[in-house]
Amino acid sequence: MTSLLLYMQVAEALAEGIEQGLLAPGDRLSSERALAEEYGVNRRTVRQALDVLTRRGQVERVRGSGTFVSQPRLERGASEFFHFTERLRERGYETGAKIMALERVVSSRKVAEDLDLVSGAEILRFHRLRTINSSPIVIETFSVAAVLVPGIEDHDLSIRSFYEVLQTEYGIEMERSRQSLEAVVLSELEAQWLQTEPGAPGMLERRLSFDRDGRPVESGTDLYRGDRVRFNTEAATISVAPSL
Amino acid sequence: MTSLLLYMQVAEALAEGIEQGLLAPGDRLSSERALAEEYGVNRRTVRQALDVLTRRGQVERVRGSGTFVSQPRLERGASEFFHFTERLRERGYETGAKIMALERVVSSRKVAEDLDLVSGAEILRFHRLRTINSSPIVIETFSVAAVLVPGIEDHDLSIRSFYEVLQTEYGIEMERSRQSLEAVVLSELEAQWLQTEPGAPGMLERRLSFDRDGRPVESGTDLYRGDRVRFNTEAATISVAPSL
DNA sequence: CTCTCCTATTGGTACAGACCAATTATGAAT
DNA sequence: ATTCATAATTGGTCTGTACCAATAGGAGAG
Repeated sequence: MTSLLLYMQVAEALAEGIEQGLLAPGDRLSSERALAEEYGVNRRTVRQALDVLTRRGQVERVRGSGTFVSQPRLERGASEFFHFTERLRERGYETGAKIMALERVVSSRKVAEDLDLVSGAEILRFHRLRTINSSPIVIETFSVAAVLVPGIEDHDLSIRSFYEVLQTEYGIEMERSRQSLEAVVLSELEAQWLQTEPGAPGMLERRLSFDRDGRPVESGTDLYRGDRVRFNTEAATISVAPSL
Repeated sequence: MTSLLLYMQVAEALAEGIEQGLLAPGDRLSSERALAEEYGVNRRTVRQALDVLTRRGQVERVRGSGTFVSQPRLERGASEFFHFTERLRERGYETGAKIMALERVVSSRKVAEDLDLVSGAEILRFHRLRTINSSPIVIETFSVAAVLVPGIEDHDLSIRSFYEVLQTEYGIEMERSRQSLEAVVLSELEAQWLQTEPGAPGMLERRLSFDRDGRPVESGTDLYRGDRVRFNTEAATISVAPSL
């Protein structure tokens, strides 16, 4: 059904071109000014149409360069938590990681609660940016009590898994993780790190991870570009009961 | 860190007012025109700020009425698939459902493949809108081969669970479901049904459900207002291996 | 007290211009 | 062929106006 709204008509016309393969991933669209002329509408109207496509993850805009058709989404099992980047590497993607920040802070009440720490305990919090084929895809944050990991700064967490370091260097074997997943919009700084725009969609996964003894050891988040990743899960039912 | 962008400054100022409790869920913000005057900026700039807050799920705009602080998000286990609305009812929410459409169509290649049907098989596809406290929250779509469910139109699926009907009326006991989860933006029609705006964030869950014999029986989607629902999951690890 | 109609207010669409910031292309000099 | 500076092109921000569509409020009539 054709929209009555001009900007949606433009958006759908462009989307159709992409979906029909007239434009392939990586191709550049005509400029905003050219599209405005081509469709006989205002540049603002074109920008609004492109806003929609951008949020759908169908196109990406680069200031000074242009608007490009997006690469297909990556897929991640919702519980495929510890080995996501390995799986991608196995599939031929080039993965990278960069430690953006390392903070040593006094734990907030929330984190102390989560990690079963005394109030005021010292926390190490890492921020790591992961890339796929040189494109930033996820900002990882992980926090751990400093007393558990003396000297961890000396290990290169841009090339080693945090959990592997916990295991081999500190004898801490992670076993379970509890997560939540929600759609969010990226802040300005997050958007900058992920090379997208403020307000772009993100998928925020919060997690609390436990070792073999059931002790909470790590609290953290993964913030994905929402237009780049799709999550999968498989659930088993126990019984079917009336729901309404 | 304060943004340099005017519209982000306005957005953050408003967000702070909400987060500090100066405005409670359900409260109405000043009008766009009043905010423009108050902050000394253009109305367009205020609208851009409110765009950000709307996509974050912090506010909701109603044409002709105003802009309101949103209610807190509902939470749903990622695998809490069959009993979500029951859980909400148990927690005191008033839930509702409305059949928006029932289509009898020839199956597409994709659906035929998914459901293990011969090409051209007849499919029944239901569209149901679920509400929480009278607010639309999710658009459910479920498809099933017509031959499996003769006369199903006579059952009121706005008050009965689809799976319960399958079980009690047709002896089909659902047991497993495979799902994917992704951030999307709502189309115009979807936004209309969910009483939000085109381009608003959505969480799209696609699923394929199997009966006890492992036969695919139902294919469908749940499209949530992305600003209203957070998903939870808990995953168990098997081993920790180097990831990079 | 209720209903209807009209006006005002609200958010939404579309247009238009000016300017900024980032990137790319081009031409000249070496 | 390379490098550097400048101009052009690109998307992004901010302003402003006009009008549309939906809702709310108020006044008057019954």
